[in-house]
Amino acid sequence: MTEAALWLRIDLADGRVGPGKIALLEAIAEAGSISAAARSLGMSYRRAWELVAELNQTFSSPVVERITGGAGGGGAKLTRLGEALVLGFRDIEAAATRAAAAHLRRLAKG
Amino acid sequence: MTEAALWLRIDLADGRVGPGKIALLEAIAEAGSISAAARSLGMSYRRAWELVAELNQTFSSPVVERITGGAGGGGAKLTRLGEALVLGFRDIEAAATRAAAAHLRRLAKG
DNA sequence: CGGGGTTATATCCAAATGGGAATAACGGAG
DNA sequence: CTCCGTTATTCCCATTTGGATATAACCCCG
Repeated sequence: MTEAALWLRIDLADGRVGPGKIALLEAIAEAGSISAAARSLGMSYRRAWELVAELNQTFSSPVVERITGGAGGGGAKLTRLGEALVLGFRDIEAAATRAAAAHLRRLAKG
Repeated sequence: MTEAALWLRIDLADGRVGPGKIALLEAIAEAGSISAAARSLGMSYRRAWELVAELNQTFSSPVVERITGGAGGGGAKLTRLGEALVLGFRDIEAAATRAAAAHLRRLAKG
């Protein structure tokens, strides 16, 4: 109880974005493919692919660009919107956590 | 997309508290029983009862006090800790939302 | 033109989720 | 002592969720 953390997700018009999808986006950015990102997160490719599909349909334009076939078989990377989403989410998370810190401590003591 | 809302839950040592459980607590406070609260939320009694059980085990002391049998068959009401939890959560929610508002708008535009 | 690793997609299935219903226990009120 | 509506608890079962697996399609490269 000493440590209480904030867990937040953002409610868009259609779709929600939370820590899970953001972590997946970050993993994709680092790994360069959906499948490698899924492996690194211990997640099935199927699940990761579904999450990416959801994400891409949540926004007016895709957040992940997929390339099928080619050099290394293909890959995936974040669009500029995708990168902005990750940064924006982390910003919001930080601001919210900072603002709630004092309240959280009070709650944890109660 | 024009409006993005924050959806947050608090991660305690064992258990999470989010909008659902808080709404249930508020409904219990107003209705005076778990079953009436469940009905008012369109939730099964079984589910409501489980959520209350989870909540009571999440904290060092109960947040809901149950009375079985008696006057109107029994009932339930929030303990002082329960009331503090509801108020605290709403405080945190408000503070986090306020702090994130500007960031949210920026994200929604992107 | 075949190899390789990825995206894309369908299928099967086990586990988790949660509703619905049934039942017991409870205890103040009449 | 009976009635009543609630808490408490247990089944059964439909739905959802998501892993595992299998394939196809893709396309650059050697």
